[in-house]
Amino acid sequence: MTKADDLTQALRDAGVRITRQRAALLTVIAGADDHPDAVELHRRASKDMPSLSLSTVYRTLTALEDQGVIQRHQFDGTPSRFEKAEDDHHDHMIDVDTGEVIEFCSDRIEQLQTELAAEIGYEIVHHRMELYVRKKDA
Amino acid sequence: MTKADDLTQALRDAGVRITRQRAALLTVIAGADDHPDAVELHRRASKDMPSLSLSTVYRTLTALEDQGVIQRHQFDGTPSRFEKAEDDHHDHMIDVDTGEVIEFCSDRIEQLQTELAAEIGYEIVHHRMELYVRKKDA
DNA sequence: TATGCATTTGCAACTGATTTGCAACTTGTC
DNA sequence: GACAAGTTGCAAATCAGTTGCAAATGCATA
Repeated sequence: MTKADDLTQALRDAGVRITRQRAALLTVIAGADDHPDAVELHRRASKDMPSLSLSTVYRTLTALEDQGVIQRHQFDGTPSRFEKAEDDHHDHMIDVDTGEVIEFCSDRIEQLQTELAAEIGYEIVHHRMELYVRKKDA
Repeated sequence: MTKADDLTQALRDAGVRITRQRAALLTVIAGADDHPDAVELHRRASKDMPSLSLSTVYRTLTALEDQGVIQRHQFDGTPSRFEKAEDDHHDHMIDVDTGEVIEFCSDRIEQLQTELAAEIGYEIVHHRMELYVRKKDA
């Protein structure tokens, strides 16, 4: 069973109709190991589904995001980029010189964030943390 | 000497012309202790400068940002918000229901971030941390 | 305190990303 | 297979911000 099948099943279980266009998009997303934006996903999925419209891509991406199947990343100024939701949450360090992205996660920081919010009566819905870093001189 | 005067002088020193519209905008920014977006700033500054156009606000905000006089924050899904550049660093919690922005700072988290980066041979140039929060049921 | 011209302005039209109204068309169910 | 409800493609709308242009203005200099 492929990754796309997993996603398809998860959606069907959630009562989301699997149309041909959604199936095509799911296949593309499941097979992507980068972070394409809506236009790029449309371009890729169009190979299998030439009539697929960009608005359907947007609508489907929103639906998939609502289902927690994919994640939307909004990096500064650029269009939203998507990736399939991983089980593990992670944040990003961005090497300002090379542009390289390093994933990391700190339970301790997450805990502190939760505490800070709780202190003033809030709970965290989601968060975004980006560290812009530079390689230290050896 | 007011805060606005400080800003005005800093800009003049940097060779930026102080027009009446820029002066009006600077006064508003200097007097704001929240995080208004361009439209809101335009609304406020329009009281003193009814003819002020929104495009001038956008152009001026870009100029002020280039001069390091103000900071632009791009929170998820909302228009850019601005605040005068403070000496002290802080992060933001955004109430997802009201859009309210709460400033906070955690030395402990900053320290952990620095350690995490250092562990893999990096130093932090700058970072961004946003907590999207919701008021807890009392 | 007047002069000149580069900068800045207001307007309107434009952009890029995303959303929406609507009639036609599928999907999943019975 | 038939039907109701969910989805689609298209075009037009929206939203945030940018830009071209001619007229207006700041400010360095005389």
